[in-house]
Amino acid sequence: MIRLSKKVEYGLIAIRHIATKPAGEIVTAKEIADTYGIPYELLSKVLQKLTKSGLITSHQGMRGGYALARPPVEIPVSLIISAIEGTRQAIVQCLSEGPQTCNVFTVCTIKSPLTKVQANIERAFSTMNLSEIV
Amino acid sequence: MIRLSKKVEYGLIAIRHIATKPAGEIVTAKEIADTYGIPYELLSKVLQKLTKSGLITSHQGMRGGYALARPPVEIPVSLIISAIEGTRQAIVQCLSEGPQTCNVFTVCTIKSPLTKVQANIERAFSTMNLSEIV
DNA sequence: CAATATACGACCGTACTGGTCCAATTTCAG
DNA sequence: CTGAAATTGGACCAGTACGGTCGTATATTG
Ligand code: SF4
Ligand code: SF4
Repeated sequence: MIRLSKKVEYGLIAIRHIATKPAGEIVTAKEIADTYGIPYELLSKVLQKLTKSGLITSHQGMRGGYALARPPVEIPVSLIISAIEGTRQAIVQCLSEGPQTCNVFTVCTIKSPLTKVQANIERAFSTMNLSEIV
Repeated sequence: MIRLSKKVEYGLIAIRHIATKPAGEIVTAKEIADTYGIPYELLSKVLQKLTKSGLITSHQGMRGGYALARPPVEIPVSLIISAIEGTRQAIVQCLSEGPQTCNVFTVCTIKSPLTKVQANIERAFSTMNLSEIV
């Protein structure tokens, strides 16, 4: 029902790993993949998404890799999730793809309570930052 | 990422619909399907699951249908969800299918914080009962 | 130049999802 | 008793999301 994707989990593990290093230290995707036994190619994609959304910085070429773009306290888990996840960021369709996409919307009687649940979950993820999970 | 299945939504809509009727009144699957424009056959499956888990009672034959098995206050949303959803009831694999099913488990550094999040969500769903969404 | 690293897009098999179809069975109304 | 109305249960199907892989381009550094 309500499951984080593996990509998000890998992203969390990876960015946490980077956060444990001294600030500014560059760590390579291969190192993370080897440390946790997660597929290198898949992890790369995830790290690229995190880079695109500005949570980490990337450095190409030899001696390259990734580093945090900001201090861990300024990186809420919610940002990590939304950076990796495409659509499907909400508990129900109408809240992420828009009301028009659900053809039951006008008569739906549960969207209002579910919206509150959604707000609850969002708050949980946005108040939890990276420094709390290292 | 974190999305309720349509079956769960239909189940919530349906059981809420039943709950709005006078206690003990029998309502047919067709009526619910027509009212909300959700596919009849799919809704039937959902209602059957709810019946199997004892949340509603079914009555076969002509003038048959479904009715609540207990007062709305005694039906937490969490039960509705777990009745309909098979596996995948947790935010991460290791919490629903067991630790062995994830081959990163032993080195995973995020399972502990995520377990707390899971507990949070579970509490949200189990403290919300049917009477609160009618 | 060569080695090492990210960047990016295409691709693939499996599983889940939402939905449909069909046959069986129970129950009641006439 | 018969037939309509309803649940029950299974098989089935198309679309898509998911986890993962591959190949190639590009940048950086020694
Ligand atoms: S409108 Fe109701 S059924 Fe449609 S997506 Fe929102 S909550 Fe789900
Ligand atoms: S062990 Fe870590 S990676 Fe594996 S399912 Fe649990 S949280 Fe996700």
